[in-house]
Amino acid sequence: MSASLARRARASDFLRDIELSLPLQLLKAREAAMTRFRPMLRGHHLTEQQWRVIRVLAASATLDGRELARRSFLLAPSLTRILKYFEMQKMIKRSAHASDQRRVLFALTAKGRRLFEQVAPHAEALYAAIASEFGGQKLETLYELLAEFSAALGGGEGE
Amino acid sequence: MSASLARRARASDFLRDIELSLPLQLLKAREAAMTRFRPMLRGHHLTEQQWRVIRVLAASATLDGRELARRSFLLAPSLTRILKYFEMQKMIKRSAHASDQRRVLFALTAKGRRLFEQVAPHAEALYAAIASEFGGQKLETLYELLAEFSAALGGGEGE
DNA sequence: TGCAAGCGATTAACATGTTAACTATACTCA
DNA sequence: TGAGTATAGTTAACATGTTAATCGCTTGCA
Repeated sequence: MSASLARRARASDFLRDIELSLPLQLLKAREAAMTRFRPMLRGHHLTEQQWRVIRVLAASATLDGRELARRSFLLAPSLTRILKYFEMQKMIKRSAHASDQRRVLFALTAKGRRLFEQVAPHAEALYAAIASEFGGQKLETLYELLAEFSAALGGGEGE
Repeated sequence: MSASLARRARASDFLRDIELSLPLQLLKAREAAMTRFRPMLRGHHLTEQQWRVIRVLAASATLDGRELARRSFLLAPSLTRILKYFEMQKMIKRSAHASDQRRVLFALTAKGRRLFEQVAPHAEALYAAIASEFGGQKLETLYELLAEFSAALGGGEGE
């Protein structure tokens, strides 16, 4: 009997963990936000990851693959596929690195920059709406906690 | 000249957005945590999502697909694939719903329960380590903010 | 009763996540 | 200088994410 009770108590603890598990809460919060962005991006035939690549390149002119992966927070294989697709769409062009033949440099084409300028205002508006609904102050606190958390666990190695 | 300056200023604003964008920060924090769990789970030949299914079933005995999807936060197609795999592995068994022929009920087999009991202590230890490193108080605050955020944006519909 | 609408589960198709292996280039130090 | 090591990028293989379509069952309602 007491063994059975102990097992039930343990199962209850695990249930609590499920509801509270941090990775799951982070996933839910992220999903709550992305639900707003995906329809807009889809209207421009973009996935969330593709949009991250466009944004990063729009802000930095020319980047090699390594920096592009770090700033867009994409793994190398995903980035390779996305860049291949965008090259086919003539949104991005690649060029050789002057001193290191291993590296490849990427930049937006004029067409790619136009895409960015079309989509950016919509993205900004959605961000503003979220900040307004959740509260700017709380959003700041959330940002800080998330940054601390990532730093404490050694999540974002670079920079 | 002034047009060029304006363009540079705008690019700088967008750069700030990239660094601060909430979905990206949530992704980074989640990745920081999952980096600790993945190697352990991989040692048991489990993915993160598969482990979520096992945990949910271990806590609830029998569930239909809809509830299982809601509690494990998986989309129906992913859940279908995972359940198919676990059935093949004899970790999960399915049965018919009494009054609704559309629904399918799922439960852990004895083998599946043994798997849960093998993995759970390791998962608990990793959670405890994270709480210890980041600080229990801050972790509580982070939980609350994330829950508020998901609620404010209407992320978690059910319950 | 019977049919239209809704729901649970699955399947399809394509994009990304994840790990491992591989190629080519660059570096290092004996 | 040259073998060993490290790095940038790609490819491969499998699992999941995402949307849309489908199929069978259920429910509401005329």
